[in-house]
Order: sequence, then C-alpha cells, then structure tokens
Amino acid sequence: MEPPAQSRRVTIVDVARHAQVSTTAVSKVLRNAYGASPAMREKVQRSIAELGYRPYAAARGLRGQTYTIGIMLPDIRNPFFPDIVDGVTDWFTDTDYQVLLGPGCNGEEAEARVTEAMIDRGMDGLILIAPVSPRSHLEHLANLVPTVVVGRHGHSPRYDTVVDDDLTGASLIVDHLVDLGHRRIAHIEHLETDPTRLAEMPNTLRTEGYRRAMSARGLADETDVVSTSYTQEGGYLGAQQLLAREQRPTAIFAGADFVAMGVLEALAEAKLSVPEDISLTGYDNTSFAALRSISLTSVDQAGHAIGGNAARLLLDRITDRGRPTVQVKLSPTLIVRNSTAPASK
Amino acid sequence: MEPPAQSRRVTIVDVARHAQVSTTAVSKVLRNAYGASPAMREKVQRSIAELGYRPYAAARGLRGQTYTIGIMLPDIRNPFFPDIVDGVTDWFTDTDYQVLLGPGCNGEEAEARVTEAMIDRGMDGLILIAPVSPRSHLEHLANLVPTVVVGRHGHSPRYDTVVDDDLTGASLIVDHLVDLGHRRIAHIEHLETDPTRLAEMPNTLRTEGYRRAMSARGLADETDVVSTSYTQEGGYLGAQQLLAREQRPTAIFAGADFVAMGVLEALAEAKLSVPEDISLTGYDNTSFAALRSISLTSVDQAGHAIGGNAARLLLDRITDRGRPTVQVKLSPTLIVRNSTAPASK
DNA sequence: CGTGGAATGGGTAACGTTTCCCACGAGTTG
DNA sequence: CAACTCGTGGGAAACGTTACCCATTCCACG
Repeated sequence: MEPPAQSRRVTIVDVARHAQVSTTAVSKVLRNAYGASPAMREKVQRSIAELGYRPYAAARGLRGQTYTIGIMLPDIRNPFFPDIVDGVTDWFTDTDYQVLLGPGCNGEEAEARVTEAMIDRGMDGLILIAPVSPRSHLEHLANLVPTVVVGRHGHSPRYDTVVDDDLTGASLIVDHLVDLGHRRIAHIEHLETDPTRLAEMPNTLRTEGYRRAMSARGLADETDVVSTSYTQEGGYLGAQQLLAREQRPTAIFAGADFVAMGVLEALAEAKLSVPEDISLTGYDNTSFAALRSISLTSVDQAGHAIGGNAARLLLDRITDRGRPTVQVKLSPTLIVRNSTAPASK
Repeated sequence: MEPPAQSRRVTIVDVARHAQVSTTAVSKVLRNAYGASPAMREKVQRSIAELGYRPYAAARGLRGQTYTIGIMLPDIRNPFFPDIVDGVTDWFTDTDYQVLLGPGCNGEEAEARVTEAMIDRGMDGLILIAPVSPRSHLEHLANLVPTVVVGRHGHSPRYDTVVDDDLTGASLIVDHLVDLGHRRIAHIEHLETDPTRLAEMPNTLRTEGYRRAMSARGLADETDVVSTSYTQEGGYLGAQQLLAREQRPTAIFAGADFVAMGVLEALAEAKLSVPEDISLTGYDNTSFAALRSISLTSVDQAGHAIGGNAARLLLDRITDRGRPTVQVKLSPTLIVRNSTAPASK
C-alpha cells in the first residue's frame, strides 16, 4: 500500500530547474509566447513531459487567465440544454480551455449567485443560457467578464447573443398544420409578465410568430392563445381550458415539448387520441419527442450549432474585448412525426 | 451609457483600509478565525457590505481552499443524475462552497481530462458519479484531493462511497413480477468485460440480484439474461433476441429505464402491447418512466438522498482527511405503474 | 508588585504564475 | 569601427489571500 503522503505538486520552478532554464522561459513556452528559441522550446517541452507538469490554474488566475469557461443554465433536466452544452464543449476541445457548468439555477437570485461564483473563480468567459435576469444585470456581468447570452432576443452593445429564430419556428408549425387542413389551431404559451423581459424571451416570440403566421394564412379570427407556463403542469391546465371551448381546436401547438407532455395527459383523460382527434405539436425536439410511443411533431433548434456559435463568439471576445457585439440567429427546422395528421373535419 | 472602464476589483486591502484595520484582521473575520473581537468583527463586516467585497477564490486557492466542489458525471442526458446533483447542491446551500459540474464525459480518457482540470483549478473536493476509470486511478485521485465516489460498489481505504443497494433493487422487481404470477422473467443487462470494474459496477449487481431473487423464488431454471448495453439501442436489440425465443418471456426486466424505452420500441414493432402481452420494468425511475403514456414500473434510487450523503461525506473528509473511509448504502423502493400486470397465462 | 497567560491585533513571507523590463551578444548598417 | 537593431534569455515585481509568528495590553494570581 502506497504511503498516503501528499506529494507536492510539480511547479514551474521544478520544470525550470530540470530544464536548466529560468521560470520565465518555461512560462513563455507554456503560452507560446514570443522570445523562446526552438532549441529551448524543445528542451522545456521535454522536461514538462518528463515531470508530468500541469500549470496550476488557480495561480494563473491571479495574474491573468484561468483558461476556464463557465456555462450557466436554468435547468439541467430540460433535455434541450445538453445539446447546447455539447456544442460548446466540442468547440473548446483541443484548446487549453476547460468548460464547467453551474448547477441548474431557477430565478434571478440563483443566477446571480452562480454567476458571481464564476467571476470570483476567475473564469475567462461566461455563456448564459436562457437567463431570466434583467438586461441591466446581464450588461453588468458583461462589463466584468466576456459574456455570450444564448436564447434571449434583443441586441446589446455589451454582449454577443445567439438565438434561434423563434418567429420562423412558430410559422413552420402553423404552416404545417394549415397545410394539413387545420383551421382551428390553438397555442399554449408561457405567461410573461415582467416588462423588461417581455420583448426578449423566446416564448414571447413564439406566440408572436404564431399570431403572424395565422394572419398570413388568413386565419386571424381563429387565433386562440392560452397563457399558462412552459411546464408539464402548464400544458395539462392549458389543454383543459382548450377542451372546454364550445368549439374545440383541431390542433394544439404547445410552446415546448414539456408542455406537450402535459397536453397528452389531459387528452388521455378526456379519452381523445392523437392525432386522430386532435393534432399536437411541441417545440424544441427534445428526446421525449423522439420516443416512439410519443412521436411528437416538433421544431428542432439545432442546439449543437447554437452552442458552437456561442463558443466561437466567446473566444473571439476574449481575444478582442473591444470588437462590436453581434447577434447570431439560427434557423430552426420542422421535424414531422406521428402526432400531426390531416384535419378530420 | 456607462463607461466600459474595467473597474478594478475590490480587494481585501481596500476593505482593510476602509475599516482601518489590517488585512490579517479582515482575513480572520472572513474565515471566522480565532483572534478577532466582536467589535472589530462588526466593523469589518460593515466595510465588506459597504464596499460589496467578495473574496477572490483564485487567490484563495493559492494559499489553501477555493471553496469549490467539482462533480463529475458521465452523461448530462441521463435524467437520473440531476437528482443526485440537486441533492449535493442542496446540501451545500448556505455554506461558502460552490458546486460546479464537469461536462458529460464518457470514457476513461474524458474522465481523466475533467478530473485533472478540476484538480488544476484547486477544487477542494470531488464527487465522482458512476465513474468508469479503474479503481487504481480513482485512488490516485483521492490521494490528491478529498473524493467521494457515487455508484461504484466496493470499499476503498482512500475514498468514501455512496451506493444504492442494487441487489435489493433487482429483487424488488423480481418479487413484484413473481407475485403477479410471472415465471418466465427475462433480464437485459449491460455487458461488462473489464475485469477491474466487473465486481464494482451497479449493472453487475443488478444482474446478480436478479439471479439470486429468481433462485430464491424457485425459478432458477427460468433465469434468462441477455447481454447488450444500457442504452435505448441495447434495449431494442435485447428485446429482439428475447422475442425470438421459442418460448417468449412473459415479463422483461430492463436494467435501466433507457433500456426499457428500446424494449418498448421492439415490442411495438412486433405488435405486442404492454402490459397485456408482456410486462415490462425499468430501473432508475427517471422522468421518462413517469410520463403517462409510458407509465413504467421502475425502481427509485432516491437520487436526492444519494447526493446529500455524498456531500456530507465529502465535507467531513475535507474537515478531517485522516478519518477512516465509509460506505453509505441506500435502499431503493419499487414504483409500480401500468407497465406490469398479472401474467395472462 | 512581579509574573504569566489570555485576548487581540498586525507584520510579513509565502503560494505559482505572468509580465514588464533590462542585459547580453551577434549581426547589420552607415 | 561605431551605432544601431534583433533575437534570446532572465530577474524581479506583482496578483489577492492566508498562515505563521510576534507585540502589545490587560487582568488574575501568587
């Protein structure tokens, strides 16, 4: 049994001594900085490998970068977010950067707590996924550390943004349903009361996209929006409201796959089947939607591409904090499955 | 528009100057260390609040603790892990510690990469969820930093462990099915070839628990295990094998909920319905299982409690690195839903 | 009254890395 | 041949915090 002795970490000084050079020289090699001859470079590399040296990020942080990127996301459970995270981490693979995630945080307070913690730990950049904090707070953060905001519409001169085109996404759904012959198409939205967020949140744009698409197809009069929340519970309650209408909708566009799950539940209770009695769509194309026994028509947001773009923008901004901010808007695609069918009547 | 000037961080020196005390004094107050009078304590607290000071974790790391805990998990997508993570974070709420997650890592190499990154960032403790690395590597890590391993059976003198009693869990399922009148109960397991892991992985114990429970109920001859993997694909292939038997099983015990999803698919293709034709169970009680349209009988592992215990053990070990290691084993419970029914024949 | 100990506060040297600047020598130019 | 530039390397001072130790004061006790 080996001794439990805490062997001291190999430091840059050890490497320098081993390679018979100064610590400055080793540091230059580590960072590919100017002022190191190929000969020295190679000598130092060899010593690093031989000693198994890895720079101590905490110490680096004191003088500059920690080579750490923080991702904040509201909810680990939402199966849509892992795609984004994968997109980010894939982009950073083979760089010196390491991606770390905050635990799911719901609400402004938790968001502030996590982002503060990340800043205190000297992270070089932050990716905020679907944050709910007011814009002023996001800009405050962006002043402290390079930041990319994902899933909030609205440009900012302080941070870059990556969004999916929810307006188009909603119209994809409406067009699909109208093409199938549906006219009474209802939408279940997430109720947003906070005025500062109102214009920036994806859910708002999905509803707006729904309205516009309905009008564009000459169905403005059939527009029917129920406000609950983007949860399974919200879907259940929303569906109950819709089923109580004197004229039931023939199709329901749920604002998120989660919501569609709740709708399914309500429909099952009412002995209605999908898609025979009612067509149903979700949004986000989560793994739930793909399950054979659910097979939900949904909109795919290309989460992987969203994450990749966020990573690219962040790295660009870390390199040049002064460059003007940009917004990347990605196009969603419709995934047709078995939960939508031609209107029966 | 505010100036984009990078305002310098408030440091302990600023606080000391503001409160007219030494930096040492401020440090003592921060850490609740001995040697600070109540009067000074209060004076410093006030300055901290007034200046909005937060200690810089990167600098702290250089001298000792970073107050950061790292969680490594193999896959963000598996809906079972968030429960554990929540259990951990809930425990650390209201402490100075912050929990950060590594991005999903599959395979030894990715695990090593992430754990190294965490150690390099001076994390005070690591929680490894269902790691696949050989035990020797885990012990190596535990020598460097306090570590708790979750979901690996087998004690270690180096690290604490938290596991769920998979042996019992498997027997809960078998007993339930036998009580319903089933005799031909098949099991789909995850094939484990690596000898160093063989005895420690939960999947091995589930299979073993299945065998023992079958024997205990006098059904040793009916034991039927198919080896694929704990994936949806694995479930699909496993079910196909079982359906090709000359005598089909009347019940299938899938080693994980994911696997059961694949089984469902294969059964649907074969025009068999659940539970009328075949009873089906999963394991882990993920959110999939709870969906109404799936409604899968499963075993709940009390993920929240697992996480809480892991957090407690880790904090204990950070406090006292010398104390002997322990293993906490939690008991699972059976969640009966609609995918299991009395045997028809 | 002298001694000892507890309580309180501060000075200072780390921790591991980067960055700024200077030194040295060789080559190039006038 | 003097005065440069350029390439290469290193010394030393940060960065923000903690830990070790010492100084001072006050009080209790013999």
